[in-house]
Amino acid sequence: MEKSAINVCNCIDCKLKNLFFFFVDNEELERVCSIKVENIFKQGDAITKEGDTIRDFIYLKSGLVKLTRKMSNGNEQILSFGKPFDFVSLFSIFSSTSYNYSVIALEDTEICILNLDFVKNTITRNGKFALNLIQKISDATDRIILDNLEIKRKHLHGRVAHVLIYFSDQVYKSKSIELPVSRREIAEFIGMTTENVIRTLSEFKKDGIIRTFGKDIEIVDYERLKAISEHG
Amino acid sequence: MEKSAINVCNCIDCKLKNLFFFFVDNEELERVCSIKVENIFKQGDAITKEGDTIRDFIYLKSGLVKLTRKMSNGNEQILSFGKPFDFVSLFSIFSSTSYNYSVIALEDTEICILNLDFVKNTITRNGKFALNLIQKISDATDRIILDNLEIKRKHLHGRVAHVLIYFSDQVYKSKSIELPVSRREIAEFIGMTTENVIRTLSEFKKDGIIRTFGKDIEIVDYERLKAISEHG
DNA sequence: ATCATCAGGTGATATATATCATAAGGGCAC
DNA sequence: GTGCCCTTATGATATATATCACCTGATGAT
Repeated sequence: MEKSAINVCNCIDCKLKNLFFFFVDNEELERVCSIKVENIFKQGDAITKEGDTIRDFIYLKSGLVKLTRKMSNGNEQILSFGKPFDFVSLFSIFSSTSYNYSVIALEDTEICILNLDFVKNTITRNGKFALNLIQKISDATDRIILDNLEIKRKHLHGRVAHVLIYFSDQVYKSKSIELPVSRREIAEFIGMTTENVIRTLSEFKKDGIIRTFGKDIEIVDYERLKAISEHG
Repeated sequence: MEKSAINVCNCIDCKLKNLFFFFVDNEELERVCSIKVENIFKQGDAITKEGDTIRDFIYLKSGLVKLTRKMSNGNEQILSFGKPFDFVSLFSIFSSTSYNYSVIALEDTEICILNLDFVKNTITRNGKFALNLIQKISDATDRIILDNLEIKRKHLHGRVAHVLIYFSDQVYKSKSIELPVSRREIAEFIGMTTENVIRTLSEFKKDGIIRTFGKDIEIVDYERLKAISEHG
């Protein structure tokens, strides 16, 4: 359970302090602490919605989210997944007035919210904070762009393998994972149809590369899956 | 011809001054001016190479570039095209030590180079400059990400139409354009084969949507091309 | 309990795209 | 000039992927 006592700044112990507020002195941190709002979203909840006015700077403390965008035909596209220490309030917030995408919790997700104007103000007052923030934004967007390029160059099988390896390596750091997404969501991310994602997983299973029990997936032959992801 | 007299700061008249150095006072601008290096690259020249150590902050004054990345099989992928007022030194420079991509001039291209450490230093000293820079980076990366998503959801014909409309609307602002890229480069950008790009252009021509003479392309039926880009 | 809805799953078939072959023309080295 | 490489171009065919149809089982509403 989180400590929620009034007048005690829990930011000091926050793991994310070092990420974003490394260059902020104690006085400033107190201000951050009094202004910040923490919030918990249940699986499936929308943290931000496409089209909403951007007022906040948001980052993940725990959980997992997807960034989605609605296409003109009503279908959804998933831009990327986000885990703690990734940014959530990414690109748009400093250049747009409304969100270009929605952020949806895939697991119960704990976030910390700061007023965007306050963050902008902090940037103008604290150059070290600004530089650090630029580096974090830069890193996060860079990974999204490169990841999408990787996916673009791969075929169906490679794309599905890529996603499995992402969740195994980057998110859960385990060969046995409980997929936080449906087959359909994988399809929305890699730009293929749900049926083909299902079929591919079935083939991986038949070939002894993975074991599946619904959303529970165990990667049996990691090297082979990796090879398929690289190109196969 | 550019004025190149010594001891005269030509940054004051630079159109890009308002973009990046709006919040920089005259004294600071003199420093920028004495440090900056201007350079012209001929069509086909590499401005930065994938793998090179990042030392500079670069932006376009005129011309056009492509951002490319080499795949493991030796083929190239094009991330995006860049024109003046777009950033060139994008994401990686603040978070990586070496470039994840190459920047190649597609036309004769004039750039302005600032030492990256100097820019970082300016960020820490000048918060307004920092905030403005964040907004510009944010805007540029946002457009790359959203553009790649757009392409991902489209089929071959829509993708080719998308590229034609991009060059017509965004770059040359004319229905008659001289394509700055080969059919192969279009293919590398949209993730399809060269043959299919050629075939698609031939079909557009046969259907009276465009007229082509090699790289010279005239968009005859803009509305139809737009519709194909949206989805057809 | 019944019905609707949705995720997972599989097969048959249609369609989109890649691959391979071939060719004409331009540019460039020698 | 000749030969070579590259771009544009087109056709035939192979392959990858989408679409459609259908099924199961779980869940949730009434």
